[in-house]
Amino acid sequence: MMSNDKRQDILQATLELISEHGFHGTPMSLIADQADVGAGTIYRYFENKENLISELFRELKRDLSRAMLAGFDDGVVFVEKVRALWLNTLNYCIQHPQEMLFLEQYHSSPYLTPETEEESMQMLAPIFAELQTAIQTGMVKDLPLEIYFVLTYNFAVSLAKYHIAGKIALSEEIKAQAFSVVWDAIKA
Amino acid sequence: MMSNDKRQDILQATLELISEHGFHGTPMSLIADQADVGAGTIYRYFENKENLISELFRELKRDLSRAMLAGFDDGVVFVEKVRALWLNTLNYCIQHPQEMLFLEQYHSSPYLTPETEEESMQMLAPIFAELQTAIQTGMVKDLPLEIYFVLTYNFAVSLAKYHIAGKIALSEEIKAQAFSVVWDAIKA
Amino acid sequence: MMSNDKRQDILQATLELISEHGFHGTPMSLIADQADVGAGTIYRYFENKENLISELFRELKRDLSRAMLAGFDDGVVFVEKVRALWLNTLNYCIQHPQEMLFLEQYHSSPYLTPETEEESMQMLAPIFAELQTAIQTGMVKDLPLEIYFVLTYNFAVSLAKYHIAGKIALSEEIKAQAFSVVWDAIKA
Amino acid sequence: MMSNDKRQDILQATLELISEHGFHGTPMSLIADQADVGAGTIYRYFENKENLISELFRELKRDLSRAMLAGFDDGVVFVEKVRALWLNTLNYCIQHPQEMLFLEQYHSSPYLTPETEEESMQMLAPIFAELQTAIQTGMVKDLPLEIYFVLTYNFAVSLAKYHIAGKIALSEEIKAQAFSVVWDAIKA
DNA sequence: TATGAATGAGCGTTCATTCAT
DNA sequence: GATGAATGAACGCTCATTCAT
Repeated sequence: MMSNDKRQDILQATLELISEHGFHGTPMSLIADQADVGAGTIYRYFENKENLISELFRELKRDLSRAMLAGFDDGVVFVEKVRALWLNTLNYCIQHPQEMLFLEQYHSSPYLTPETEEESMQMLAPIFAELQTAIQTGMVKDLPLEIYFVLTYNFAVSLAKYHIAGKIALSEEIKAQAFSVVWDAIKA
Repeated sequence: MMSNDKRQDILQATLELISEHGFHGTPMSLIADQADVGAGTIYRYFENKENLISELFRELKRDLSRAMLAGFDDGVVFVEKVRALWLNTLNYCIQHPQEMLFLEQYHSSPYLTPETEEESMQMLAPIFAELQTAIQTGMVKDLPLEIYFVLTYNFAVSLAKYHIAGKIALSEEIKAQAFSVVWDAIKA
Repeated sequence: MMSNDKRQDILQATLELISEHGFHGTPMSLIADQADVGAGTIYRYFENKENLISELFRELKRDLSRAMLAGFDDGVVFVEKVRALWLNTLNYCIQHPQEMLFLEQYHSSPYLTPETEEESMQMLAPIFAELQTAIQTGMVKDLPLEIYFVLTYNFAVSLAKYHIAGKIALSEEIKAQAFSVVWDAIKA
Repeated sequence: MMSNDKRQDILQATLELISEHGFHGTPMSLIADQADVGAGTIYRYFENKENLISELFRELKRDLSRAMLAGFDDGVVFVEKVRALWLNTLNYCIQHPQEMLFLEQYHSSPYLTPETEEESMQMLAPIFAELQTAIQTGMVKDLPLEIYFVLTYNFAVSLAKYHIAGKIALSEEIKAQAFSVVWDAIKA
């Protein structure tokens, strides 16, 4: 049976190298070295470089989605759900800078296909469902869902980037302030 | 006399190809073809590929900054200034999709140096100055400037992306709605 | 296990081509063809073209030094040692014209660094030691060692060149005569 | 009428650059810069790069030959003629290091054709004629002329190289000693 | 199953040469 | 005559991928 250890080693090495040096600054041979694996071995687990990268994207997107949704279903009032969601996102990015940098790079690259994007959006379906309800009950403004997405996801990611780059220090207090900005933006 | 025609042709070709195929999907030879120029000619105008790309970035960033700031100084009330700024940004992105895609790609690539980023921020200095005043006079929340930047620039760019991808249709009405979201977010 | 076959094939091809066409008349692609090896394979064995060439220089210089010193330590009278040394040098050059042409080309090229030159001189240390003694015992003239070097090494190489070019025929008799010239030059 | 000034400027620039950086480290564009001449202008005076270089070789070889032969015909005893010849050669090389380095480089490169070599030998015909006489009158050994050439020309050049490289200091005394070596070598 | 030596297409770049001005 | 912008063939080199072991 094919162990998943090597597969994971390869994905991990890919993440580390690409988040630092970019897709094209990261040759397969270096990934193999870093994963402590033969160069040919990568091709037993992944079709080619593009496939390896898109697999990694999918895994990370799934991790991120899970982190975002943590505690989302524990029945609470809507604003608290949104707060949890938003802080989950922000904290995941802060705590996983390599993952975030990789995801961002992938997002603004020609690698991203509409299918892959669609797929990653599906994972957040529960959020959109809840949001629809909130719109209908008049709790939040009646806006296209994408606008909500940008206001929460992209805003959190961007803040995390500035934090990691050392340009702003995201204390818990500032995080709370930042969330109140988000809520002011979307509340009805 | 050295005409700037070829230089502009090369920059234009670079923009078109990279916005579609990415930095590394765009060989110099293809740029030369598209610009209708010999391969070696590029090197009379640009030191190397990296320099060509960063030169293009600078030019586009300058164009974008100008577009953003159009009408900014025509003394009006603060909210109108912000509205103009935000709509300028959004409209520039919608009307210049290639430019926007290129800029976004460059931003999340290892090409971007702190110096280049700093330089492009300098062009927006008038905005930040005005913003400081608005914070001090209590018109808007007291937040780190980066947060404002993300809420306006990144938000506009992201909306434009969705628009271009055909996922939302940014009518003037939706644009206005979207701006009211921005304003709700930042107003005191 | 990494066989040395390909490495040797590459060095041999390099020798053949460069001795005939010079460093710059010999593209890496041609070396690869001649060695029956892929173009990229060369770079598994040598860092780059310069390194390949200097590696070849070192190997040939070592071969030459060994050939020169053959029988040098078989205790004989000094004049016989010098004769053996000189004829060894001459015969090596005659029998290895490609090697000699390559070495000569390298010597008068900007490739040669002081370090490499020093290193190749070290291999001939036994000769210089013996020579010092001969000077001190008054067997030969008291001259800078470089003069001895030129009178023997360079003289032999130059004769070999004329021989190979077909301008003089170095019979054993002529060789003997030529050596007597050398000896007359240096003897006290 | 085509002035010779530019032609000389080009040759001079070529000499300076090639003696330092070698044939292939010296692009035509650099020669043009150094000569303060347009790149295309070179081609009004020389067919191509190879032709430029071989023209330079010819000119320098002629200069050297003249220098070598200075005072050769002022009837003196044979040994004095040889001494003058040899010291002329040595001094020319010491005083014209760039010229010497260029000539040496050319000599051991694939540029040198048998015709060019033959031609440069012709300039030294007076020496060979005199030498023939000296051999017949028993003043010097009966050796192939090439051997004489190597013993004088190559020996002088090599000494000059060591001198220029700072490895030996050729005082007038050492020069005299060195010549006595030469004479011992060839005298009958 | 795992390897890594070997491959060669394709890259960025240089530079001898041309030719419109 | 003189120029230098333009050219494109040819270079050195990289790296995703294959395949014999």
